[in-house]
Amino acid sequence: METKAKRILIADDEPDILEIISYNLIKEGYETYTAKDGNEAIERAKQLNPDLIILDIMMPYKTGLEVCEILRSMPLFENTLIIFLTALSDESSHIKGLEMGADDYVSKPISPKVLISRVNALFRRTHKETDGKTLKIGNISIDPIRFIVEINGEEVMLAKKEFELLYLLASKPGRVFLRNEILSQVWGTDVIVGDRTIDVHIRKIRQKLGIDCITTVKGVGYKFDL
Amino acid sequence: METKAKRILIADDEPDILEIISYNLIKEGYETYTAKDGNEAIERAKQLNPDLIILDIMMPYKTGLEVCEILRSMPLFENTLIIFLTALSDESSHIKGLEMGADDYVSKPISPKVLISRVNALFRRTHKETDGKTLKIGNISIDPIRFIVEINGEEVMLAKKEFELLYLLASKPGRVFLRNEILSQVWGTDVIVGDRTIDVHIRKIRQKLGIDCITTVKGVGYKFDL
DNA sequence: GATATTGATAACATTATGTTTACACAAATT
DNA sequence: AATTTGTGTAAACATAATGTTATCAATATC
Repeated sequence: METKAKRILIADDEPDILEIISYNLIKEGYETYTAKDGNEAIERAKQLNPDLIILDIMMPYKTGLEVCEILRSMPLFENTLIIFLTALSDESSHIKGLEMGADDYVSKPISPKVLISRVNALFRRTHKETDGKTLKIGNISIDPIRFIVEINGEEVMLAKKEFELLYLLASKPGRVFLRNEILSQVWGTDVIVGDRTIDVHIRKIRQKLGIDCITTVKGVGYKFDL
Repeated sequence: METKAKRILIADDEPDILEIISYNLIKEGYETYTAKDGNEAIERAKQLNPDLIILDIMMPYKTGLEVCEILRSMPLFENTLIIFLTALSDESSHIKGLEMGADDYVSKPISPKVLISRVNALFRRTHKETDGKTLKIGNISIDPIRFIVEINGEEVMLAKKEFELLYLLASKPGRVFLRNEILSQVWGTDVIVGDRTIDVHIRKIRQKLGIDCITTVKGVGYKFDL
């Protein structure tokens, strides 16, 4: 299911809270790091580039709001998820937090269960692939919503990687995709696979589709063409 | 739980308000869309056919009242819910708004809590009409009012979760639902369940229905298909 | 023709899903 | 209140599908 452990940075000045949160998140399979004040939070965020930052509002040196503002101004953290820990009553900083680009907030006193489910929900939300449109080239249609390729009305099911690969190539018909491009788009930048892997998938696609729509450009890459 | 997310269009010229309202409604499980003036509101309403439209009264190009009047004159929006955002003092436009066919109004400054409870209340009120359409696909009918699935006239009883899951998949036949989507739509965002739970329910549905109408798309999700 | 690159195939590894059982819990029944 | 029944979830394991690698043959390019 999981591709790789998400990294979570937790910033709070109370060691007990850090420990409880950290313990529970680790139990959920996350990787956690901690900071005990605003300055340390910024410093560690830069080092770690975490997927999610949990910020207490009331912290020494810099408040969570200030930390958030600073981080959000850096391109690196533009899309990093941020959750605030707020005192129950404090409605105003809650609104400020959202304006500042927080993704969620959790009221103190903290229930580990609630926090965890919020964290999971956030990751779920961002994972939601905003599927693309149905591609139609000639007599082929590639529909990422139904996950089906149709050739002259005949349905063909491809496996996930095969589909992703075909979808990429077909997204710009005629254009050659370098093997590197294919790797980073379909496999992601942090996955290492051997040279022959792409070929094998290409072969399976050709085989399943039955028609010749992928052209090899030797020494360069592949392109979709009819 | 939820059968499908309601679509809400929010029209206001203040980006901050759009964001806060949107954020809170999303957190409630709604799907939100925004418009920043009267003209855009009409345009997007036509595109989206939302379940509810939240209209600020004071907007550029067309006021909320004008937008409401225009929309209400179209058959498509005869029954669409409309909520006005009004300045607290402005009693007169409030009355006009109700005359014009608004379903509710909320005074500024807006408290997210209040707005959300009004929105929920409105949907509750209209719940039965909007929510429970009987789905009919081929020889299967899925009736959420009687909570019964019929296959060739033969009644099959499903448990609650099973029914909700089937109803979700069947609401968009052919479309693949990611496991994440299924989780948040059927279980809600605040619930943690194990990985195998969805499978187990799918299995029970398949077993009880006896026919093959749910297709697995490995690594992606499930879809309803005959 | 020599070299580099890709195609084909099968073996292998890895994942995702299917299946079953057990158990907690709530609702219904007695 | 006690019992039964049904539902939802977790855990453990089996299975099937997919993804990857290794190997060697085929092919283009120089």
